[in-house]
Amino acid sequence: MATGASFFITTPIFYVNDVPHIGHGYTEVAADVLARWHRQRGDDTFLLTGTDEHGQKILRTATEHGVTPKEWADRLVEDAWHPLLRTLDIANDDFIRTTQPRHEAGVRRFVQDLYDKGYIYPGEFEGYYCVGCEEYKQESDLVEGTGEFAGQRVCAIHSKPVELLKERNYFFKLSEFTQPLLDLYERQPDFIRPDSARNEVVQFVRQGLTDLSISRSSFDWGIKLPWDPAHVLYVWVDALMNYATAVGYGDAAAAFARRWPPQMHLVGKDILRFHAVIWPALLMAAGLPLPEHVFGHGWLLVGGEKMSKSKLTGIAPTQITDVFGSDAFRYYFMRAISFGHDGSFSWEDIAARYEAELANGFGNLASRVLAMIVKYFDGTVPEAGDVTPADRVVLDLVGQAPAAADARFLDFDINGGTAEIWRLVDVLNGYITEQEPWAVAKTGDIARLGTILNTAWRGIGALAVLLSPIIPKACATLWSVLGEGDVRDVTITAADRWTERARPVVHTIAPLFPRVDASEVPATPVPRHQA
RNA sequence: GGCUGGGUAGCUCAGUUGGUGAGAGCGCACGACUCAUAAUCGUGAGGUCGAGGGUUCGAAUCCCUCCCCAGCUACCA
Repeated sequence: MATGASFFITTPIFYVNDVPHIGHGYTEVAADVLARWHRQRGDDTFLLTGTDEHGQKILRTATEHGVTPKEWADRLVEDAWHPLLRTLDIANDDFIRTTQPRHEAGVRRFVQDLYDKGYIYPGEFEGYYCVGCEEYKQESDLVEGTGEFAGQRVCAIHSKPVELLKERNYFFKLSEFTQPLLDLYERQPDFIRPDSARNEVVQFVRQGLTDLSISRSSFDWGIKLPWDPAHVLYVWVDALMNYATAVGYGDAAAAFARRWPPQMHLVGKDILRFHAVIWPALLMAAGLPLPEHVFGHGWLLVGGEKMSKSKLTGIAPTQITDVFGSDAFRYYFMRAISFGHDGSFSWEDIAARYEAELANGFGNLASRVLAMIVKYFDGTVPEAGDVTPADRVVLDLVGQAPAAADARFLDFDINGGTAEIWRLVDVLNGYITEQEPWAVAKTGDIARLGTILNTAWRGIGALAVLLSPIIPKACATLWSVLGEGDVRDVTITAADRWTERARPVVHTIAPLFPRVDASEVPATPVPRHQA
């Protein structure tokens, strides 16, 4: 495999200080499903994720814990972020850390290049600095002071006056890219997806961009500027560069040429601006090809509001996988949320879909088909005889589903593609109930019975292939009784021809999605202020 | 305040460029069946498509005004 077109997809790198929640998990799963789909259709696929480890906040928390920032990051990567990927069955091809030499070297080369080309210049950064917070504040972070500070602008957190400080910084000429970016959005309307995200960005850029301060000299936990080691690079520029350094920017020309540019940067809409404005501007300045798409997905809503730790609605991925398993996590968020829109999460909803769709729908379908082949044919898959119109409907759907789903996934329509495949689950359950193979068995019409079960068997095999990117564990289990080898090696766009790898004899298996006791399902948290 | 998106059956949501009596899943009621994880299949009840105007032969779908909800309003990520 891997002889087809390049499909390089990225997720944001995790800020190591964060605590993993289902929002991180959602992004990773979506990227992983798309990557697995492309990989299984033969594309030269590369899924990248990693961690963002520089910056003042990490330096500060590391110091508070009495360790070096690198030790702090090492600990979090091992304890939090690698486990997140394992928990959700993410098959990433690489995991880059911004503290790795390959990254730091590439970043230095990149900024030196921009400096040499005249896109970076020294300037004065002026801002309101809060001594308590030890950082600069935006106008919007300030409030009117009260009491002894009445009439002054004070920090919203410390309620003390801020100081107007000037710092000598290096700036990137972002302002020069206002028009080139608008041209880009115009020329390539699907550069930013979905349209709602694009509208946000276009409106923002139309107001005009100001140059971006890209260095700091007040702390040193970051990548030093090659021409002025007193400054470290602004963490966002540092972080964005991971997409390039991970695939060999400035170091491995052949590898870089193979992967670059990315087909898709998948990000949450909170960081869309960095990816759809600053990042393409940096790439334009460097003369590098731009990514094909930046996709801003929606929020996970709990109780009607963006999930939030401070409102006590934050949920850890393991809370869900401990109860329902990783496949259910993956399926639920891919199926229930219109990709690109915000989506509501509730325990009641995931429990209902788990039972109705995974357990009663797909899992039970596999059970009943295998059970009947075992019961009526001792497990030997029967040949199909004369095909009736009812059989034809099923067989046609099996034949059409791969292309129909493929079209959706190529358009990043994950929930649409999943729904397309799921039609087969529903049709097969209906087909079996209507054909009543158990009644046919009593009549002694073995030929007809064989045709029915052969048809159903073709269907569940196709499902094992098609659903593999979404629910890999269950599909691997099902495939182990149906076919030879690894299901991921069956070309997904030819899933209807899976029978070329079929095993002649099947056996029954434990339920793919065993029922979950309602008492194990937690109550959905309510946003704090609503409680 | 400005910007973006949303307000459609009890719940979660679809509804292409306006056109047969407004849809799906879940939930609920009734019925069929027994291969299967007490699973499956069928039928049915249920909606002033946020409010009010307007354009049109005809609008959930276009225009205007308003109400409500969420998010964003850049150098912490």
